[in-house]
Amino acid sequence: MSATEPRWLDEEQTKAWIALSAVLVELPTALDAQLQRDSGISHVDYQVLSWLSMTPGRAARMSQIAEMAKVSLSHLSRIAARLERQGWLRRTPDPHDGRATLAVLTEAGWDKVVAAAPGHVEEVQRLVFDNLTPAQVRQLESIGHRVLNGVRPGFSLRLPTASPPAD
Amino acid sequence: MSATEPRWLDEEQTKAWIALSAVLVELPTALDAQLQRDSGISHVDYQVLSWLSMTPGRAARMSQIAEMAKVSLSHLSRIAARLERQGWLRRTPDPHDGRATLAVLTEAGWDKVVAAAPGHVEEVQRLVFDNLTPAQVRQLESIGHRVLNGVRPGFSLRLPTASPPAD
DNA sequence: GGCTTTCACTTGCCGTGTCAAGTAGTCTGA
DNA sequence: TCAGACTACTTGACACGGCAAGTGAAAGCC
Repeated sequence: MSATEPRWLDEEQTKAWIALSAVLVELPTALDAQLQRDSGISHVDYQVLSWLSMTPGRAARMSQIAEMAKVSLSHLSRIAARLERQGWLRRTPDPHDGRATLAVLTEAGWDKVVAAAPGHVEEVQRLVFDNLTPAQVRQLESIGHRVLNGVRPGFSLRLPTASPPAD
Repeated sequence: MSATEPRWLDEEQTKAWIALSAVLVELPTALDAQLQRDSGISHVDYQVLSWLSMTPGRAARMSQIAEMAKVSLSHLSRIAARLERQGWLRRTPDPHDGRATLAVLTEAGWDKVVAAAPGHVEEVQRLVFDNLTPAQVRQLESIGHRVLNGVRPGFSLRLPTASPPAD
């Protein structure tokens, strides 16, 4: 917003930025592609199913799911409609609050996550961690947190998308 | 693909993965939001204009632009139609090859990039580099390259989106 | 020179996501 | 106790991007 000369990136920053930009494009694409190919499911859909599978009772309110998956409530409503159509999820009004609706993972939904999870984690390992040293993994975490702090000063991290379905 | 126990993430990996996942979601969103807010333009659109502004003659073939911006040709066709509607770009058949069409940045398009660039770089600095030490910038570059190598073994990096428009 | 193939886009159709408006249930204060 | 505000979604209209089919120009082939 200042009227002075913009702070252009220096050479080191430029190289890092090019690499980061490419990762920002390629990694989500690749992850999406694996899930689509091996399980016929999008990454967002997987995330919702996966998170629900790790939740006590395998159920949660729509707004709670939307927050953890970082999607708008209206978006989640469409996602839930899709998952419901596939038989992986059921929506019922919350008995404790008539305004809220609970999304419940069905047995078929549970099976879907259990089937999809190993392939997904394997892909994460292959694309990311197999190429990094243990030191770099720690560096990545630190860098990630610092960037997040820049993006969202009061940030809260959501659950991983590549954890084993807990029972 | 193996029938054995999947390689679940260990604790360090999990922490790094959570941070990385969050960056993958939040950073593009934030960058898009800044451009939309301050210049009323999407990130892809900006990327195309920006890259064109750094190109000799401020013109290029559609397929060339599509490759650098990592978008499909059909997608670029829509983007170009949008930019043309705004008067920032003009499409003309390539005199050397009747099949190809050249996208040329107009004067208004050039002005648009020049106006948008400083704010965009400033946002990149603020969100990313202001939070990193010089050592972390170098680590980020190295990590980025290694991950890219996992995602796309024969990877080629495109130009930065946050460089000064060259004349 | 004609015929087929390939290339460089463009376009129609469709699924996904966004924004704004709508609906229904719950709370709050006078 | 009931009008108004608020909460928790849902839905309609629309923009965007993907895929496959279409179009027109160049290249190869004989």
